[in-house]
Order: sequence, then structure tokens, then C-alpha cells
Amino acid sequence: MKKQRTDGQETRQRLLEAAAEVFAKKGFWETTNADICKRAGANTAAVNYHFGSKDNLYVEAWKYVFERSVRKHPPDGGVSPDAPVEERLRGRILAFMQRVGDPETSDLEITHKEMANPTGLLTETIRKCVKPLDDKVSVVIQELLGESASDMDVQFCQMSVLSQCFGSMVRRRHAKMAPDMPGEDDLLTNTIDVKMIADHITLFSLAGIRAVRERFEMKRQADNDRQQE
Amino acid sequence: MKKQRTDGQETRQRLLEAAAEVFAKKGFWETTNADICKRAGANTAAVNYHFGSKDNLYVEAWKYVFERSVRKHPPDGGVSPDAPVEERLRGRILAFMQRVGDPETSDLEITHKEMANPTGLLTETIRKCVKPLDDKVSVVIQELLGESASDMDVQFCQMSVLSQCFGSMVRRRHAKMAPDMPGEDDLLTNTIDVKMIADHITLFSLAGIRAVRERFEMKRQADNDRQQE
Amino acid sequence: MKKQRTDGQETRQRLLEAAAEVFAKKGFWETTNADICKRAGANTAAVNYHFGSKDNLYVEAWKYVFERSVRKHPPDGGVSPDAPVEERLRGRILAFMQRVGDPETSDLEITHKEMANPTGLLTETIRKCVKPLDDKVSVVIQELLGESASDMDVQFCQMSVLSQCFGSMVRRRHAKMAPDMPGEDDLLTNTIDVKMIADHITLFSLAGIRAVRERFEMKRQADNDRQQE
Amino acid sequence: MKKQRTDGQETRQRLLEAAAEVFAKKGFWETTNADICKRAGANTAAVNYHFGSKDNLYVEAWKYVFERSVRKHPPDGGVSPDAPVEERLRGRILAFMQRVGDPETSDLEITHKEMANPTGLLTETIRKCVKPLDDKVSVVIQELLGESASDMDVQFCQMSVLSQCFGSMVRRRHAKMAPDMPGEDDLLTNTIDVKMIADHITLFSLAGIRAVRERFEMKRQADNDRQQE
DNA sequence: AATGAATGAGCCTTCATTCAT
DNA sequence: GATGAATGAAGGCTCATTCAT
Repeated sequence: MKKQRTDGQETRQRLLEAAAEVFAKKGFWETTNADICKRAGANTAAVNYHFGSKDNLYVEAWKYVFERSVRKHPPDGGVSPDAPVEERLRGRILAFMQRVGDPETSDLEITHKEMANPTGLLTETIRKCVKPLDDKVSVVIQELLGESASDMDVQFCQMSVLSQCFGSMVRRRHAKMAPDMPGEDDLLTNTIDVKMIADHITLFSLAGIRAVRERFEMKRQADNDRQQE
Repeated sequence: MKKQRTDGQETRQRLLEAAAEVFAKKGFWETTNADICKRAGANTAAVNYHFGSKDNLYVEAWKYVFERSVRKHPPDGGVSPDAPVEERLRGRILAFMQRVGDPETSDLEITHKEMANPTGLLTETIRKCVKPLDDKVSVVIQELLGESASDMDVQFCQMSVLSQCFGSMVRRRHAKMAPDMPGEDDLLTNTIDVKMIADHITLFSLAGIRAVRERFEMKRQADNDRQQE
Repeated sequence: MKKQRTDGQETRQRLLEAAAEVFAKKGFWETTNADICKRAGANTAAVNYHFGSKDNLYVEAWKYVFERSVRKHPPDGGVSPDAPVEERLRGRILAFMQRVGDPETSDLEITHKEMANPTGLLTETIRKCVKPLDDKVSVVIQELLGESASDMDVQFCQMSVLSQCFGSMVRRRHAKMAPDMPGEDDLLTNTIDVKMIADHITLFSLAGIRAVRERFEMKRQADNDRQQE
Repeated sequence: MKKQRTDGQETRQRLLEAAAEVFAKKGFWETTNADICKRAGANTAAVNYHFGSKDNLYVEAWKYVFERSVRKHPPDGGVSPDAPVEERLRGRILAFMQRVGDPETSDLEITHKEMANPTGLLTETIRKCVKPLDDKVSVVIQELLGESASDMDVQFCQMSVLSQCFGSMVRRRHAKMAPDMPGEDDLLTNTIDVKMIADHITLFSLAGIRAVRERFEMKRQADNDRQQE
């Protein structure tokens, strides 16, 4: 028997998955089309046949895994919109971490690589897909800070929250890939339960946000007092 | 006359600086020896002549700019070891941000790229150089949490602090490089004053750390009460 | 319903016409099967299915357009065989130019390309088809030069006539395709009327042929005189 | 011994000559860099090292052989500017034919291929180099036609002359390359002496030009007569 | 009869590295 | 000590052709 005749979409899909894995592991430049095709069990020309170019496959592969991971882990973390705002923040944080922590997706690696070392191919796509999710977090933070919070305070707090989410997961993945570090005792790695990290970040951040709120309210009060005199 | 007789170390130095800049901008794989040599005004063979290989130059260049930036911006932020622990945390945070925010150094870019997309050449070196600094932060955090804090709490808090530092500066750099994003209004970029970001992170983190401390103290109290019964 | 049931020859014909156009525009090597098939609204495999190979289609397409153009523009230019020999030459010249000047045929382009850059696929076919026409011109020229003309004189004059015909039309086509040449004022292009060019070539050539005849007659006379002595 | 160290221009020159030969024989598209490099005794990467790209080498090679051939065969054919106008035309014609007939140059082949099948890389260069030479011919023809000749008459006659030159040489080269044509008896090939062809074209063309002149003078006379009435 | 998914061979180009000078 | 000419290995991409359907 020579070959199974597929419906033509099967190979395409295998290429997408293979590409995501290899790109995640090696990054765009160190990855060769041959790498991907071999893993997908396809010919070297398959990339160009199905996607036109390596560049394009890169974008398609990212979109593919990103969208799949978002479908699998809804960004609200399953928390009802009617829940207390603190719970909604916890939901968002946990959802993010479960999504990027899912060993089946290579979402985070590619994104991280691309942010650090932009090829210019993916930057725009990432922003378009990720920004809406980040904005949702901003809304929650705005609610926590109160209406009178300045834009800057909201953005700073958003940065604080997202940086912790991103940073912790990057560190976790990184440690997992090189678990043989001598004298390395990174609890973030051993802590398999993502939920614990999410809880920490939530606790830490709620306190941080409250502190920011108190500061500007205090400052505003002081301003008012001065004006009243 | 053919050429100025340099002492032979000058070219070497120019190569280091050129390499750091180009590696920072393009990353290891997109950078070619020719790029570096042209910028350094040196011959194509100069890299291999002076450093043996591109790989080695990569490592040497990183060490060069890292050590220079550390000398320029002492990691304690100029805060005396006798100062209150909160101030020492603020000093550490500010020092980090001033160091990586220094436009003369390309420290952060290379490190970020390398962390996201390890070439395997630099990872070890970075860890060896950066870990001591991170450990110093851990010590401060340990002090803030109290002696009875668990290792995990310390590590979690350290992650929270460092992630914010790293994340905010990455975002800042990134936004600076592409300031023409449509509808982009990133205050982290416009905020030229690194000190404001450092202040925010300090405020946010001190509150976060305190919350973590309160939680485990409360839990311990509860445990004690239960045992006393 | 999937598709109009064509009689299977329709696709073949569409391929021939598409091929002729594309080959004429891009030449054999820059033309891809995909180009042709897309233009013909056919499948990628259609070329090999209908013609066995790209090579063969190339030959078939040329024959197709050549024969069609010859049918459309009879090579005698509509001049009766009984007409004066000068008129018969004018007829031949005009017929050639009308044939290759016909915007519906891509005869000339392919032939020109093939003559300049023989693929080896078409040379023989072209010669077989074109030679008889050229020979007819030779006959007329022989008649103009008289029976005592040498083969060489006939061939030289034939070359002179055909070169003008070919050269003028090539130049005309070429100028038509790039009419935006700066400071280009080629009257051969603007002169839409092919007949004027044909008239010029006829006038020019009749005079040339007569001059050749006079020369060898004069020479022969001199030879005779010398022999008679 | 490993290798002769050349001054770096030697290889470059060998590449130029090899390129001209191969491009002349096979045309741009059928020629591969490997072909050229093998013939030049250089590495596959040599083309890109010395010329940046195949495209660029193509242009450089053409310029190289064109300029060399023009230097070797001055376009006036060695005829003094004070010589009779007929002789100057003969000189131009002969010079052209000697130049492109020189077996050491591959000028004509490349030019012909490029005219028939423009790559778009060379067209402009050719025009810039060749046009001045063609213009010189126009000047001579203008002188032969007299001052009152129209632009169109000049251009038509120029076309007639140049087409014969070009056409005869193309046919000659072509026949030389395939001398085994069955039943082929092309005197243009066997006629090794280019001078005979040049003489024919000169004779033919001088008569043709005179005929053109007589026609428009006669026509003008007729117009004048009609006006006088 | 006709399709289109898939392939393999080959091309241009890049680039780190070497070597004679 | 330093150069730059030259190379070999490899990568992305194109395209005519094949084959199961």
C-alpha cells in the first residue's frame, strides 16, 4: 500500500500541531520546515503547499493553539459575572494560569518567545487576541480601585497582576524543562497545583490593589482638606 | 599609511559593544557575524579571531554589559543596610529598574530573549550572575515575612516582586520601541520616570507581602488554638 | 450538481489558448503549469492529463495558434498568382505582418522567444511550419532577380526582406508593451497601420533587390567582355 | 598545496566570463549558479559572494562583454568621419557585424534572448548602451535621405538597416550552432566572411534608402505642382 | 474523465568558519 | 596580529509530476 488518501485537512492539521510544538520548543529561527514536516509525517514541501510559507504557518499555528486553549479554558475561570469582584479577579487569574499551564498547549512558549524576540510576524496577531482578555482584567481592577482611580493606577495594577501571572508560569515551565538544575529547589516547579499559585497571586494582588486605593484616597482627602482651609 | 595601530584590545572591545547592541536588537539567531563586524568596523573574520566563535562572543558580550551595568547601578539602590527593611526593598526594586532601564545597556533585552528562547549558551551564565541578586531580594522578603514564614511563601513573594519588576520593564521597553501602536495609550511608556514605577511596585508588594504574612499568622494562630483545646 | 459536463475537449482547447497567452508573455521557463491552469480554469493536473507534459503542451499550443493565424491570414496576402511579381511580394510581406500583428494571436512572441532561447522542443516544429512560407518568398525573389541569379544572392535578399518584416514587428510589439519609455518616440509603435510598414518594406526591398540584380548583371557583363576579348 | 591565493579580482573576472558564456548558451532561467561556478572553477556560493545575486551577475556579465566588444570593434568601422556618407554607412554596418560576429563575445546571444524574453533586469541597461549606437546610424541615414526627410522615413529606414544586421547575424549564429540541419543549405552560415554580408546589406540598403528618398521627393514635387496651379 | 493532495528534486541564497597571506 | 577571499553546509521555496480517488 502506498498511501492513505486523507481529506486534505488532516495533513494540514497535523502540520499545525507539529509546528506549534516545534516552534514552542525551538523558536522560529531555530526551527526548520524539515523539523516540522518530519514530525508531522509529511514531505518537506508540505509547509509551502499548505501554508504558502514558513512565516504563514507560524502565524496559523499560533492562532490554532491559542484559540483551542481559550475554548478549553474560558477566561472568566467559570466565575459568574454576579460573583463578588474579588472572586471574579481570582477567576481570571486562575483561568489564565490553567490555560497556559495546560501541558497540551504550547501557547505560552511561543508567545513568550515572540514577545522577547519579535519576528514581526506574530506581534500584531498576539496583541489582537490577547488584548481583549487583558482588558477584561482591567475592568475588574477598575472596579476594585473605585471609579475615582486614575488611568495610571489601573494600568499599574493591571501590570502588577499580569506580570505575576505571566512571570510565575514562565518560571514554572522553565523549571520543568530543566529539572536537573543543581541545588535548585524551586517550589514553583514542584508545586504542581496551579491553583495554589493563583491563590497566592490573588491574595497578594488584592492587598496590593487595596493599598493603591488607600494611597490615592488619602491623598485626595489631604487635597480636599487643604482646599477647604 | 594603512591603519591606525590599535593595541588590539580596542577592536575586541568594540566588538563586545557592537555584539551586545545587535544581539539585543535582533537576538542570537537573526544576528550575523557580519552585522556585528560591520557595526564594529572590523573584518568578517574578527569574531572568530578574537572570540573563537559566535557562540562565545555571545556569552562574553552578555557578561560584559551585565557587569558594567551592575557596577554603574549598585543593586542595593544606595540604601544603607541599616535602613528599615521597607526602604531596603524599595532600594532593591529601584536599583533593578534603573539598571535595566539604562538606555546605555542592553542587558534586559538579551536576558529576556535568552530566557524566552534559550540558546543553551547563556542560560547558565545568566543564572550564575543573576541568582545572587535575586537571593538578596529573598533575604529582604524573608525579613518582611518574619522568621516563621515558610520557604514557599518566601519564594512566592519573591516571584511576585521580581515578576513585576521584570514585566514592567519589558513592557516599557517594548512600548518604547513601537510607540506608534494605534490607539495605544500605555502609561508605562509615557511614564519616563522609572522611579514612579518602582514606587508603585514597592507599595503594591509591601501590601501583598503583609497580606501573605497575615494569612499564615492567622492560620498558625488557628492551629494553635485548636491544639490548645 | 457539481459541474457543467463539458465534452472534455473544451478544457483541452481552453488550455491551449491559455498556454499560448502565458507562454507568449512569460516564455517557457518563467511559465508554470499552475499559471496556465489557473487561467484556463482547470486543475493543476490538467496539463499532464491532457498533454502528458508541459513540454508537449508547449509544442501543441504553438502549433494551435500558428495554424489558426495562417488560416485567418492567407500568406499570399490575397494577391493573385497572376499579378505582377512586385505585387506578389507586397502581398507576401503584408500577409506576414498582418498575421503576426493580429492582436488575437501570440504567434510572434513565442516564435521570437524560441528563436532567441531555444528550448529544443519547438525549433524543429517552427522550422517545419515556417520554412515553406519563407520558401515562397524566395521564389518571388528569384523571379525578381532573374534566373541567372546565384543561390547566395537569393538567400541574401530573402534574409533582407524577412529580417525587416520580423524586426519591424518585434519592435512594434515591444514598444506597444512598454509605451511609457521616457523620451521614446518610436513611430513604429504609433503607426498603428501595419500597411504603411509593409509598404515601406516593399519599396525598400524592391529597390534593394534591383540593386543586387544590377550588380551581378554588371559583373557578368564585365566577365563576358573579358572572355570575348 | 591547497589553493592559490588570488588577488580576489581574478575569480571575479572568471565568473564574469563564465557567466556570459553560460547565459549566452542557456539564457537566464535555464542557467544555474552552479553551472557558472563550475565553469569558473569556483564554489557555489561564489556568485553571491562576488555579485550579491544571480540577477546582478547577469547584468554585470552583459555589461562586461558588451563593453569589451565595443572596445575591440569601434562602432564606426574605422571609417573616417570625413569619408563619403555611403562609406560611413558601410563602416557602421560592418562594425556591428564584426562586433557581434566575434566568436569571443557572447554579446548578441544574451541581448537577443533578453529582447525576446525580457527578465526585466537587463532591458534598461541594454537600451542605455545600445541606443547611442543606433542613433549614430540614424544620423547617417538622415544625411542620405536629405534634410527634408520626415522623422518617420528616417525611422523606417533605420529599422530596415538594423533589422538586416541583427537578423542576418542571428541567423548566422543560429545556423552555426546547429549545422546538422538536414537538407539545410544556408549560405549565411557557410559564408564565413562577415564582410560579404555587410556588403550585401550596404548595397541593398543604400538602394532602399534612395528609393525612399525618391518617393518623398516625387510626392513633394507633385504637391508643389498642384499648389502652383 | 478529471481532480487535488502530496511529493522529490533542485535552485538561490545565507552564513559561520577557514586559510593563505 | 589581522585580513578578506573563499567555502560547505543547510534552509526556504518552487514546480512539474504522480496517484488515489
